[in-house]
Amino acid sequence: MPEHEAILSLIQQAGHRLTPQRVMVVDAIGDLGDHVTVERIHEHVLESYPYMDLATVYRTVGLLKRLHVLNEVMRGSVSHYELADPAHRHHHMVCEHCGSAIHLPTKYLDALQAQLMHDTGFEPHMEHFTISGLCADCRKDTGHSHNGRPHSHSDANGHAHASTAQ
Amino acid sequence: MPEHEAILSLIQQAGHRLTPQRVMVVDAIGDLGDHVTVERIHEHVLESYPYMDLATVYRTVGLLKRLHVLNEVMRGSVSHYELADPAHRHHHMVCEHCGSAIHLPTKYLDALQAQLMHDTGFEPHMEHFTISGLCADCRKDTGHSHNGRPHSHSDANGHAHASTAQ
DNA sequence: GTGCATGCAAACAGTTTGCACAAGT
DNA sequence: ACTTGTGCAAACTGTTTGCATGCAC
Repeated sequence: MPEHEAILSLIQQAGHRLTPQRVMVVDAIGDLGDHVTVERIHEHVLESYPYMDLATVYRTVGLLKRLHVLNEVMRGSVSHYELADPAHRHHHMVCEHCGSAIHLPTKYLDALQAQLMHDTGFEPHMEHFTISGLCADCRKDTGHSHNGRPHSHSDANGHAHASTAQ
Repeated sequence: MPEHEAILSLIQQAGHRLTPQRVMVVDAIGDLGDHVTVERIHEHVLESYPYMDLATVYRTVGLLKRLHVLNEVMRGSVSHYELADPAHRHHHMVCEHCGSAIHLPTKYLDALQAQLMHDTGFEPHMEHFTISGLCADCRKDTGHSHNGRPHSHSDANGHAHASTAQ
């Protein structure tokens, strides 16, 4: 799905320049899939273009964020990014042990969001948020204690999408 | 409520030493109330004991976290801490504009927590999490857009995270 | 040609760590 | 006394910024 094209022209339409670096960052995000860090994008681009600067990746990611092309998902102290594709909205659960990220269908939080807004007047921005805890596997390993050592099933760079369809 | 005493003896019972610095940190957290940062604790203690070191505060806060006396509440890239008083469990909503934190009764998330655990096997640790968004006041000001400038009602020292990088 | 974007290096904030000395037990 | 905790400074990580050159428009 070449929504890359759409992103690239969006950059221009917003009055920004279409530089090779920006194209490479957009490509890298497409290649790497969800939950990318700036560092991973940088490494990936370096393979084909050894002069890519980290600061440029930060600036480009910042631009894409402002254009609402990327969502920033804070995981601990590191920002992760993903395409803000409105067709595949979801939330995240991240295992504190193995670090795997599980996608959560929006249905789980839609009601809460509406209720909060109604009861408190606070408008929650659920895109940016992550539930941390223990995934089923790590919970088994550790006997629901807070100790033990991390697994790495689908971690590393794989994804552990929740089976529940949206 | 001098649960200070309880905390102090807990430190000892856990085999750690009861130093003046540790007492001062515990006191400071009691004085300052919820959502304290390490920096604020440090400043506060400095007023009465000018030799207090930031690193010592970090180490003490780390200890208290390990003893489950404190909860760490990540707000953006800065850790905030609060007493892990089981009698007053709650969640947080933080306004992206004015930085004010709103406490949310656990009832809003209890059902969700149980449902998630049942459906996905994932055990959510809700203590650590924060819903970000716009508070009612800032929403009025900004006409539910994502722009406009921060208020500062309840914000202690006005951290408004402008993050405007070109 | 004009001005935004890049590369590089340095600055930055928050947090952690190595080490010698001080102090709680 | 023995060992943990402290103070100080330096390292570290993730991120941002100032500045001169370079390139998209």
